[in-house]
Amino acid sequence: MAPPSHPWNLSPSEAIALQKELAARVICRGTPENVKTVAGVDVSFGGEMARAAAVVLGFPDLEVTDHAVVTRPVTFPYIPGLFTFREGPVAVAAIEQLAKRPDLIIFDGQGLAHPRRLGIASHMGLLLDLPTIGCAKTRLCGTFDPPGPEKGSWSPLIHRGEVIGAAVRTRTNVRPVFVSPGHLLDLPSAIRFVLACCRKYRLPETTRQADHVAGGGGIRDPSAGPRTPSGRPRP
DNA sequence: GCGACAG
DNA sequence: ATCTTGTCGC
Repeated sequence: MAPPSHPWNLSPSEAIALQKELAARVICRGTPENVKTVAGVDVSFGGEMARAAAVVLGFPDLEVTDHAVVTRPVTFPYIPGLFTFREGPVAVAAIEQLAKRPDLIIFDGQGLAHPRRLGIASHMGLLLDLPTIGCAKTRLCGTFDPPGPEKGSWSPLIHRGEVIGAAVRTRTNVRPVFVSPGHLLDLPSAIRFVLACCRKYRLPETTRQADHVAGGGGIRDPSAGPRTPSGRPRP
């Protein structure tokens, strides 16, 4: 079936109805074969503008090979459960600017681990018809037992009796991240790819590189010059 | 009704 | 997300 296409200028209630329809088309099974490139996507805000960055890394070497940045006006408020309608439009634009479509994309947010099973990773996977993974810094819904303290250990994230994702320890003795399949792969695969993208930090390199390019810490005026911790010029 | 609530 | 300095710990 053809990848779905739809307008973004919806009201919150219309957006919720759309999520329920699209969720039925998400496929959380299988494992992507021959993955040679993995992309990371992240969006930062400044005033009324949203800036998305898509960065492509080689897999499994994780060397950056391409990136694209797109800035647009914000058109939707932040509402837990609906933030795809805030970050999705500009995120898609950035991904479409890449020279080549990546083999897999990791988003900074949930995938299946969403109240209606359609976090940004699942939604984007459907629209782009690409394998996607949701890797969030915090939980949106579901309950879980703390995973073991060592890097690599994880515990299932459960919601309404279903396993929707996992709390994964990407670094020893560091808060876990929340991984869930977005589209076209299962949970075990999602966990393996996220761990394979982690080096010496809690977040996968894909997300870190995208955050870096998007302007982690907010969109600021370049002509404002560098700022020091004290806000005072460096001696 | 009350608390929770991706970024 | 963004605003924002110093600080406790491995």
